[in-house]
Formats: sequence, C-alpha cells, structure tokens
Amino acid sequence: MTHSSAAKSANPSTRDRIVVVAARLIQRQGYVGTGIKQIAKEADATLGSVYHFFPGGKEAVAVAALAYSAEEFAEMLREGLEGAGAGAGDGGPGAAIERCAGELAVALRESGWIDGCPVTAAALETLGTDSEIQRVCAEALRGWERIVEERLAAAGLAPGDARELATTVISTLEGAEVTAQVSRSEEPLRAAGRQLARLVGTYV
Amino acid sequence: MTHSSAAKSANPSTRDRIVVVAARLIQRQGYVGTGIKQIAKEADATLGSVYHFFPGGKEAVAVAALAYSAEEFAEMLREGLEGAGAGAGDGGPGAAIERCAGELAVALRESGWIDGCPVTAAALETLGTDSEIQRVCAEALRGWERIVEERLAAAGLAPGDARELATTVISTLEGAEVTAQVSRSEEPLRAAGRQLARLVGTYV
DNA sequence: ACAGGTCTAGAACGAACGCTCTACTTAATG
DNA sequence: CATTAAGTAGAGCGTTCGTTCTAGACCTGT
Repeated sequence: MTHSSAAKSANPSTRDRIVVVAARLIQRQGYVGTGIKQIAKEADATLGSVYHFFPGGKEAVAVAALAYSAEEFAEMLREGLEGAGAGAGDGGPGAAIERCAGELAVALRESGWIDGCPVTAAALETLGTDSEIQRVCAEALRGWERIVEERLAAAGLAPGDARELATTVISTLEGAEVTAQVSRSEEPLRAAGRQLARLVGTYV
Repeated sequence: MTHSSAAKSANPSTRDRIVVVAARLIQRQGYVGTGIKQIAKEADATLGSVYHFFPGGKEAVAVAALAYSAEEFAEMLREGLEGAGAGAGDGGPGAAIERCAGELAVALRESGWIDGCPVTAAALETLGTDSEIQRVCAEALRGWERIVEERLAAAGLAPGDARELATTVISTLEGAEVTAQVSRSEEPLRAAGRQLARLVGTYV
C-alpha cells in the first residue's frame, strides 16, 4: 500500500479527491457521460493536476475510480454478511443476504435513486471495447461473488452449491438495484431479498 | 396501428430503419455513447430525414427505439414462457423460465457478448434526469414483469406470490445478463436459470 | 402544367469533448 | 542560495456533439 490510497481521511490529497469524485460521478452518469473537466471542477482540482496524477487520461482515472468503488462495495458486503454466523441463531446466511438487500434499498432511496451499482453503468458502456475498464469491472463482480460464496460455504453449503448460489445472489442484487432505480421503489430490492432468503433456505 | 410501425418487412421505410438501427446502437453503446449522425449513417438516412421524422431530436429517436426494443423483448419472453402449460407435464413455469435464461445466454454469446438488455444501459445513464426515456424504460420493466406474473398465476400461484416472484425473476435475468456480458460467459445466466427454477419449484 | 406537401441532402453553428502545452508556485535537497 | 522535482493553473488544440438551416427531389391532386 502507498502512503495514501484514496482513504477518506479529513485532509485527502488532491489525487484522492479526484478518485472519490470520479467514482461518484461515474456511478451516477456513467463513463461516457462524465467529463474530465467536470471531475476536475468538482474535486477542486485543475485539469493539469488530473493529467499529472493520471497520465493515462480519462480511462486511467476511471480505472482507479472503479477499483475504489468496487472495494467500497465489497466492504459493505462483508460487513452485511458477517453478522450471520454458521448456526441458525440469527437466521443464517439467507437472512443476512436479505438484510444486505434492505441496506441497499435504504441507501438507494436516500440518494434519490441515483447512487446505484458503481460498476454496472461503466461496464455496459465499454462492452464493445477492449478497455481496461472491462477488466476492473469483471474483477469487481468476481470479488463480490467470492465474498458471498465464502459466506455460504461457511454456513455449511456444498462447494458447488455455494458457488452457483453466490453467482445468482450477486446477479439478482445487481438486477434488483437497477429495477429499483428505474421504478424508484424499494420493492424490487425487498422482494429480491425475501426470495433470495427463501432460495438459500432450501439448501441449509 | 399505423401503416408501418417499425416492422421488419423486406422494404422497411426510412423511419423504420432509423428506429431499428437506433435500437441496436443504444443497446450496444448506450444513449450518450450513440450519436445522431452515427444513427443516420448506419440507417442509410441523412440527418435531415432523422429530424424530419423525429422533430424531438435525439431523445425522441431514443424513446421510439427503446419502445421498439421493449416490445421485441416482450415477444421473446411470451414465446419462451408459453411453452409451459399449467400442468407439470413439461416441467411447469420454473422450467420455462430456465429455458428463457438459456435462450438469452445463447443469443448473448452469438452476438459476441454485446447485445444485452436493450433498456438497462439507457436507463442507467438517464437516471438523474427527468427524461421521457426513464418512463419508457420503467414501462418496459413493468410490462415484462406482468408477462411473467400472468404465467405464474396461470400455473396456480397465489396472486401475491406470483407478483413478487415475477419482479424477482425479471431482476435476476437482468442482473445475470449484465454479469454474463461482463464475464463473457454463459454461466451466470445458466446458474440464474437453474436457481430461479428451483425457487419457483418451492411454490407449486 | 402547376402548386403543395413529403422527404432527402448536407453545409454550418455554437458548445462541449479529451488532451496537450507552457508558465507558475511550492518543497525538499545539495 | 541554487537546483530540481512535484504539483497547480488554465489557455488553446482539433474533433465531435446535437441541432438548425436552406435547397432541392419526389410524388399527388387538380
């Protein structure tokens, strides 16, 4: 780790401010819809600073921003899932996943339905290209799946079941988030949480 | 219906060509990433023609294109689900949904992983705005949910269950499609299909 | 023949895009 | 104090964006 890796300290460096602002803007407006100049302005930086820290230009900024967003989301996922022990005392992994979906729903509503999944928008826009952005998004999804998979395995599921279920959990949360944003309602995420809990319940 | 509503006839009108081409381009590159001039060029039309048929400009073209894509997808969904009768002779609605997921996976692979859900990309990009595009995307999702809901209700599910399951099915397919595109693999859609079939099976 | 829509054709506009460039200020090191 | 690197600052490059505009081609009814 370097001396400053986009931490949310009280006095973030210029580079960190650029990464954090870019992450938020890309999350809301997508990769194509977010301009370098807008990033610079909202991060209280200048164009010169942006190109100083990211000689690779817009794509390099986006890669750093997406990696940051991905880790942020992974953290949220880990915290949300760790509450569920291996036993059934707290409802098991199904209840934990349902709780995660609920948290996502609340956060989404509080943001005015605009702060959705940080990588979906960027990933879809750059599908045709062979950009580095693709790789970061793919890694993010794999990483999130792995977190869920380990949680399910810890709850006693067979490795194959845990793997396939984890993939589906991430896909469902992803899709439910989009549906919730478009319909401006918590219900898709709530429904997805309940159904996922029911589905997980059929394995334990 | 008018005399020509973007039908795939042998001699499509200029307007229809614009709609079809715009639908495909927006599906692949998103709303912001697709230019009016690119649409005109690939549809063998001129800028003048585009603005003649769509005085509302780019947004009007996108609205027509998304409505067309939405109906196209709805058709596919209806055909995929109608095979499943009310009885369990053909596996029931769960198997039908799994078959739909399989069809999506094949079509996605054959397109080189670029022809995903026609409305997701556009919906995410225009979330912050109060554009008409939003409304079309929301209606599309609701329409697809209704198709699945009716299919589940016809299979004997309670109205409440059918509704909530339908929402989850659409969300999951949506998310699994994105995941499949990003990871360039059929597996997310296959897994989602199997898990959805299992989930539906717990109701019948 | 002629008038009046419908449709085609593309030049041109102002704005915004990503990016490059030079000039300036600050900080650390000999 | 001199030197060098790091970081800040923004004007300006060429390009592309969505849109507007004028002009011509085509068809139909009288």
